[in-house]
Amino acid sequence: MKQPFHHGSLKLALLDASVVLLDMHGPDGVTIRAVAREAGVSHAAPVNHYKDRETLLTALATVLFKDLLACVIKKLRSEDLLANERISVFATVLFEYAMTHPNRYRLLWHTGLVDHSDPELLDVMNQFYGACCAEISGAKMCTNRDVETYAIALWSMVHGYIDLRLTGMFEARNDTVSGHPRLEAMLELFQNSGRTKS
Amino acid sequence: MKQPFHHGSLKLALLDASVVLLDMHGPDGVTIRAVAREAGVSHAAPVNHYKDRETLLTALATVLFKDLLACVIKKLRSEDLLANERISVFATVLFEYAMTHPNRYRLLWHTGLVDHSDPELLDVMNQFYGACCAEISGAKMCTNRDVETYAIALWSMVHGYIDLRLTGMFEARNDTVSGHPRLEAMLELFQNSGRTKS
DNA sequence: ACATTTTAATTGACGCTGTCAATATAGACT
DNA sequence: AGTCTATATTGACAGCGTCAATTAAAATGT
Repeated sequence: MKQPFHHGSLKLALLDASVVLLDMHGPDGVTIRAVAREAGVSHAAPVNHYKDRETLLTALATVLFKDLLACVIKKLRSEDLLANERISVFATVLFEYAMTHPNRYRLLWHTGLVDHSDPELLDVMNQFYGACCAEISGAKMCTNRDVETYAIALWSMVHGYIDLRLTGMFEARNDTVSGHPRLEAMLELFQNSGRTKS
Repeated sequence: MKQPFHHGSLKLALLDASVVLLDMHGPDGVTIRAVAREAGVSHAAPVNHYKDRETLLTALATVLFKDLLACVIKKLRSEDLLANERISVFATVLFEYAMTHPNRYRLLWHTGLVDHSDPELLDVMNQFYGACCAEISGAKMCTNRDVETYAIALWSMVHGYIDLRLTGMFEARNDTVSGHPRLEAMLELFQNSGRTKS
């Protein structure tokens, strides 16, 4: 038994097709029927693997979130960094991912299309939050009982900036190939907030 | 001439109907046909006033954004506040608006449904940004050339936190009827970032 | 090996949507 | 009155999500 059925492993092929459509046409372009066409199967074939559109897009978001988290972890491991640099890397990887794949980032937070109460997705998001807390904690910029506040503030700031940028505010004139001056200035501001505890 | 036509002023009635549907069923529930039904007209009547769905929802978002801005301005005028308190009020009004009317807040930033390059909407958003900058500037927490960075950081943090909350992260256990401890802690953190310039 | 059961894919249908074209009607203007 | 414009209605079309009925392939049991 090499191929379980006609197509082989349609479940994975549907996710691949979804990413292609997502990048090309945005979240709204990832319809069940379009995904089926892209994968070369009939319009109702996907229902065997994902019971409705929300389920498909939630699975897709879960995969993308895992990729992004892996991306962050890999980058943090590959370089020898100071604690405050690690926070910058965390933010920068997120930001560059969003600018490189705007539609993928949009899907991750699309409440109308993705079910954010899905256990598997929730698990990845909590791992992400955990990683964020670990970096804040490692930077020793606040007391232990403030770690969550600082972590939420950092994530909120980065996510909020990305979201505002993706809607067209604060146009790209801020950015260059070698860096993101605005983001870096904001990160410096964030770091400063931890230096006044006396 | 009291009523220009059958219905009177359908253009406004459509916006009213849209808000009702938005609050009840979210952005996806605001379809042209549902709005027409809610307003008691035929399914193609709206096309005379809004040429397509995106145009209708962009007009709706513009109205809601104006309301929110008016809300902020009114609150800032009605009370006698210190500069740093004004920043908190700015953030808190935004936050409470989003928690009271989550679907309205979601629509404001829904890139798939709203055209954020629309001149009228862009104008309101720029006024909003201007108001944010004015408060940062008034608080004298940074040099003039850093005002934009601080304003963007503040708006990003508040917007990001709202957005994360609306997707279900950081559940409401943080909030009480009298306050929003987490938000307040984050605002204090933000204020601290301005106190290290020596 | 053959028959049976389970899994996976197809086809066709339904009601919903956005949008357009054709039509009808109310009001304003001359 | 008659004409013109703005506004609303009706009907059609394709695309969508979803379901039911059907067919086909693969796994299983004997």
